[in-house]
Amino acid sequence: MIKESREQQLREAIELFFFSYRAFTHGPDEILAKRGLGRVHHRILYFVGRQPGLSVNDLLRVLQISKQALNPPLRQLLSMELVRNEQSKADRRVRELRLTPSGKRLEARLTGTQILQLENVFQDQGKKSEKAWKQIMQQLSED
Amino acid sequence: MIKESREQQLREAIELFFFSYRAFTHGPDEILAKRGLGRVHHRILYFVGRQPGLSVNDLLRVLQISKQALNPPLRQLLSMELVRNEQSKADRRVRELRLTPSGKRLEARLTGTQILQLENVFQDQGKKSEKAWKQIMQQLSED
DNA sequence: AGTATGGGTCAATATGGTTGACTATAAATT
DNA sequence: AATTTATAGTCAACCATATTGACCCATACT
Repeated sequence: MIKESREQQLREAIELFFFSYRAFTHGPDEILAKRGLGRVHHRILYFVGRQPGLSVNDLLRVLQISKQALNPPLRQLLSMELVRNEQSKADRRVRELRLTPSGKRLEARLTGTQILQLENVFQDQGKKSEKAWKQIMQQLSED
Repeated sequence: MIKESREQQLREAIELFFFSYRAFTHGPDEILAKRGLGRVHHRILYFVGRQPGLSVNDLLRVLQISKQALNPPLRQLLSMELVRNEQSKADRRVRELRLTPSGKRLEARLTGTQILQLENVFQDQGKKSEKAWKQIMQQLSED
């Protein structure tokens, strides 16, 4: 059992998680909305940028959505020439995804708002707090 | 400008935020899915439980969705008798929302998974880390 | 040759959100 | 007392995002 007073502290944390995540996604969401894109587009751009040459299957595993759900936004990014799609030499079934120069620019803009937010907070709260935050988030991710 | 190496550290943080939030909402989502409910239902139950007597307008402000989007899930919770809806004595236009006993039980189950996750992490990482995490999340929320 | 894998697409369906328009009721203002 | 504003609720049209199931094609593996 968890004590009443302790529960209140944990409920505070739940709310902070909710509100901070919303604030964290707000910047990119606004930029995306102007171009008729959504959060999935950002995620694609983000992970393709992070790991150039990523396969479609890899991307599906990271995003944990069905390939039918991935297909439309991915096709859109391909036709907008923000993402490139090349046959892998090693295994010609596999498509290696990469950002184009303009894809890189958009990704940088989108992720830039989040990088700024984090840089500000970590600067204010200090290196030790940053470490503590990351360790907590790391452990939560593993659940 | 942000240095290349610093940017990598911040991108790590972005990913941790993404993955941990997904892990954090996974528990309640599973329980909800079994009853044909969604994340909004949890949010309603959560905030009504947190602030009994909350008005519909208050709820809209917290959730930041349109009243048309709130209406269906709220009606569902009312008809399932998980939430009660009483005219306020002070201002009879206002409906005061409260959880019923079974609403409280469901809310406790849903939020319980998150409380456990947080309690485990905070226990492992210590009180100082918990404070640091909360301060960072607080500052992020204010953006 | 036969099976498994990676990728793509279609259809049907569900959910969750939007905006706009409108109603009913109650409170506040003039 | 009449008008305006505020709270709540509902209908309709629309759109985005997701699901599952059924297929297909090309390539690789056994």
